[in-house]
Amino acid sequence: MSHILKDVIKNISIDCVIFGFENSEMEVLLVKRAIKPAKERWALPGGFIKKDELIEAAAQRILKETTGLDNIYLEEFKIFDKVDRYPLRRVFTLGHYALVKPEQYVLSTGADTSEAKWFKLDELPELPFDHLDIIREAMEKLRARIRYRPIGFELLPEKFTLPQLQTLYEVILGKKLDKRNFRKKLMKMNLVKKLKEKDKNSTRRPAYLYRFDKRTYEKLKKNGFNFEL
Amino acid sequence: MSHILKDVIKNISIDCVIFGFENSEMEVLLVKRAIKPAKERWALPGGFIKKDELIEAAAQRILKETTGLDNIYLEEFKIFDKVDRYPLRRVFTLGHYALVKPEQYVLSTGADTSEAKWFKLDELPELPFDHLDIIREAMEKLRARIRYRPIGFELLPEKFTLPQLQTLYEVILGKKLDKRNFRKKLMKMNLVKKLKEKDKNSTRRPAYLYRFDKRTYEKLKKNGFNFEL
DNA sequence: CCAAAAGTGTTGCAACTACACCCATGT
DNA sequence: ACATGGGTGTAGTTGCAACACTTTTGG
Repeated sequence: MSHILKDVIKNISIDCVIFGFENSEMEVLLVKRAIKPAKERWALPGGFIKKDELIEAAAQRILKETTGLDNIYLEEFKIFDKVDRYPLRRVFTLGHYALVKPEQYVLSTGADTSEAKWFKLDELPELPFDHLDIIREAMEKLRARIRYRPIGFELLPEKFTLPQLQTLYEVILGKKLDKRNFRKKLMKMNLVKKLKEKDKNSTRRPAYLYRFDKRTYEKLKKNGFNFEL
Repeated sequence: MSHILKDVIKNISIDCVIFGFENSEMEVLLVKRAIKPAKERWALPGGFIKKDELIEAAAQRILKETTGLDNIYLEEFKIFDKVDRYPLRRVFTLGHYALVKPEQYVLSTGADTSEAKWFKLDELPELPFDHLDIIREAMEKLRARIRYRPIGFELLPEKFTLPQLQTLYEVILGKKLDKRNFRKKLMKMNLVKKLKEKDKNSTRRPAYLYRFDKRTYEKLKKNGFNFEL
């Protein structure tokens, strides 16, 4: 949020829910606000749209300015319209979400933020405004989306194991999946390629590493599939 | 759109795409604008949100004020953000759509409109702003939605024949469906109940009349189903 | 009796679910 | 050697797609 409110539209803001996945847990990226209102509190990265800016561009700019994350694909998922959600005046906010690999980005801050940090989903601090609602709804959307679009590319390291991928699905869907059926379905769509290497870090029997097949991934992302589980 | 711009938020508007289904064709409800810009031209029913009004309430109010349609369930489907879509200033618009039975409503007009009229989808007049885009995208959403939520209740008369219902699906999906498979699937979900009466109006062999099972309908609407065809 | 649309079943194939044991490794 | 999580196959069931003929009515 630029603290110069000239040249922005004051009644519409953007908020970003950035999901990461680390140590089998979902994380969300928050920033410590350096400006009023809710100064010094942890909140979602957000800000206002410039008068001649498209929403998509604004979202990217704001995310970069507040957290340092650059060129992330953000998906708009809902407009939040509670009359008193923002204390100073009526502000609608466009909820966006994205998926990233936390270890792949260096966080930084801008004029409006003093810190950016990953929080585990179940260890969130108290959030101002309706930011908790926004996170909850983003999670809902993610859950719905995972059924018909592939995700994982954005959340897992380049090389990953099938147990890792399955855990990701289980965390997002909030339920256990059958190992064999999960693999069968996955294999049928040629989404992943098995590598010769095995995972060194494991403490027990090492799992084979896999890599997403970029072609198939992009195709499925466009056309969708049916991944009921 | 109230022509008094006090007490409304000037940067966000609402536009409504109201679909009807008559004589095996999809129709859209348009209004003739009585105010600038685009005065005297046919356009989507639309207007601005009041400062202390929720989006949903505003959409209903605006639709009523401009067309007379009251208490219609409107679904928000997309925000349109092109920088120059509105000539006077930057205005985002929230696209909404709804399904109604044309014969069930009496159209009227308000301060901002001089006429309201149904147009066949393939006989639309030239539309101002990005209203044609909005209609196209609404149709897209409708097509996507029909796969996992029941529709028909809102578009067909209380008693209808299965050929009618199938035609509705074919028009929305833009393709022919297999009669037997369509019926089989429909029957499996207990969505419709067969009546003893037959359709009198037909010129050839009369079809049985059916009625939606309201309970099942509401349940399926909430929980969704899978109606790939 | 003819034209036109309504109505009705079956079969093969593909996909989904449920389920239990052996294997590779580190300690 | 054992504990831990990784890896693999089958059988029964269900859902889906493809497909053609008979029935009812109005003219």
